[in-house]
Amino acid sequence: MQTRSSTILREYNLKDTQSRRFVLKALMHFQKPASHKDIHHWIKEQDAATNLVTVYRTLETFERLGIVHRHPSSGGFILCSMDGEEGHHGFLRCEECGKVEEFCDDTLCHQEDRIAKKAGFAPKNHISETVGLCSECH
Amino acid sequence: MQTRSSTILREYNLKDTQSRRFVLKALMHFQKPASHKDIHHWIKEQDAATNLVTVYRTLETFERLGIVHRHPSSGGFILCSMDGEEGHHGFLRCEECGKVEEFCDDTLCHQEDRIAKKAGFAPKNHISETVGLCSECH
DNA sequence: ATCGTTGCAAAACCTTTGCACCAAT
DNA sequence: ATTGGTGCAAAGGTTTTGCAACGAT
Repeated sequence: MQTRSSTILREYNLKDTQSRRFVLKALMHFQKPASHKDIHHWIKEQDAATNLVTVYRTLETFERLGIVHRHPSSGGFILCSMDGEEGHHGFLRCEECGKVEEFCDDTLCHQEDRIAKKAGFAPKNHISETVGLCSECH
Repeated sequence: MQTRSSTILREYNLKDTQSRRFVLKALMHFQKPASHKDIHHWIKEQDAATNLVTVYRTLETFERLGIVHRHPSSGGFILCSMDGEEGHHGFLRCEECGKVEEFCDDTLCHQEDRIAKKAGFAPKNHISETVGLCSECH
């Protein structure tokens, strides 16, 4: 059987191991920034065993390959939904329920480039976060 | 004598102690996100002595009162320049020399609000960071 | 004199590293 | 069979806590 996790691992030429599949499953499950501990704990709950150290190393690998992003303000990890895309990576976070959505917007990207250049910067990439209340919380 | 640091401390009804004045001076000196360690180290260099633990507690107090902000992606502290202001807080960071500039831009703010609303969010405030190379580093 | 602030030492916590073993290809 | 991944134990760092002494008001 070919799980979604396995597919992702193949795409990135990573060995398809149980630990890595579980880390990916955990990230799919949370759908919002999750810490090493969150992920490790969730895997335990699935009656699987993966060492915390392995979680660290796995996330390090995933981050380097761009499979996951670190959410700047919380430090947690999320599955990168818009893979491969350069440019602007934006997050919407609900301060009530903690939900985080990722978005991409070209206009925003260009505007930020414009601002950067005005200040003499050669921009490489952008991250932004908007905090507010999601549709379910207001 | 009334230093700028003392004035800030009075404003917030905090006791005007040497440690707190030094933490504020350090933040004014760095003008970019500084860690607990950075600040502690700088104070030592001024031939003053303030325990690292005190730096932790001082910054905790300052953050709670909104005197300082944590810079999302680095975790460092900066003196909050636009205090009280809602809206967009933007940072430009040079990945070569680490310099960080703060900026404000209405267009960007509105654009982000628009995106948030489209996703059903009621936006409250924004933080963004653009990483690149500053004028001196390219 | 009072109450909040600080330093010290230690505890608690988080993250990284080295090495031997194991698993995926 | 080979190469890379994992677990374990330990080291290294960072942050928090308790308590006694000190300092600002």
